[in-house]
Amino acid sequence: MTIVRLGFVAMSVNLKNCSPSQTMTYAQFQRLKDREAAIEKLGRISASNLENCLRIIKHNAGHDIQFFRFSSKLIPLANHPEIKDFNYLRTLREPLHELGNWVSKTKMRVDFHPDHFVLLNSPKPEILNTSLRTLSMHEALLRGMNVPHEHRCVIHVGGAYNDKEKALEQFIHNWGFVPVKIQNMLMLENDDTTFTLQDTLYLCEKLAVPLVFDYHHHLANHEKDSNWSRHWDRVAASWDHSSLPVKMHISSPRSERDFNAHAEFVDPELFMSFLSEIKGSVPQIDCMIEAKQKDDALFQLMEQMCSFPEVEKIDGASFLLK
DNA sequence: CCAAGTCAAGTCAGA
DNA sequence: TCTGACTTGACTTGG
Repeated sequence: MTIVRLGFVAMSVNLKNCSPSQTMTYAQFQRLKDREAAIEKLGRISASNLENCLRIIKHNAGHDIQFFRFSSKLIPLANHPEIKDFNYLRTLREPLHELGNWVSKTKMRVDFHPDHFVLLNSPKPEILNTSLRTLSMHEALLRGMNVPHEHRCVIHVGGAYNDKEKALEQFIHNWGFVPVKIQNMLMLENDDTTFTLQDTLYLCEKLAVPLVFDYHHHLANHEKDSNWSRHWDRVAASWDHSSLPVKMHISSPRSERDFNAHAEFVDPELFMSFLSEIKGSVPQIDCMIEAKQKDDALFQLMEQMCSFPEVEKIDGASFLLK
């Protein structure tokens, strides 16, 4: 028996005027003559993003959805090197607290997935530093919400830099410069062009980091004759020391031609074929749906899953695999 | 009012 | 060595 929970990413297509990712570019910021007013505006946009994020959390709770990925754009320009005087943690103390209270009250599993510019394996110190700044911002937001930081932030391995083996070793080298708190916050995901499941497992086992298996990425990028299920026990084992259930990503190719892009919805057959292979191997698995139609893709999959005989609905977006 | 263009970041393929 | 595609949603600008 395995419990399966579904989650979705960042925003709801059902809630109107509810973007958690409103923004201000640095170019816009600079155009404002009054710096103090510009920083106040950053605060107002951030507060509105957090308020909208809270609306989404409540919407989730109302639909028994217990898994959600925060937008990484909650705080515009949060780690811009020229705007160090924007003390967003202090400015947003209250709304962060409230958001965190609701997360804890609704027992929502929340995490982050910073964009692909966070590159811990970069050979350039300045890019590593920028990446660490971005990760610190994510850690600070979790702290502001009183959400335990452990295993709340998933990233990719990074660039290949013309030599994949060397790039993997560079990751291990750079890991030594990553503060322990940030190390503990991270999970690693196999990607769709460079680092396969096996590459990522190598790092996860070496560095004791949980692996987030992306099934779609695996289909797009794997070794010859690679059968993911042969490695599944290792994936599950990477979560042995986590207080959180195993996490994975699911999405479907947009088309054969545009294989790596995410489709509007998730193909239930593809998803179920995955689930039947891992059934019983772990007590619980949380599946993050990465589809263009966000929560609507989740709602559709929820409906479709009920038609499979081995699936029993617990409530909302939680199921039992028999 | 809608469509097209811009913004941010780093990598990588191709010129 | 440089340029543009890649990706994403929000936002601005042009018609």
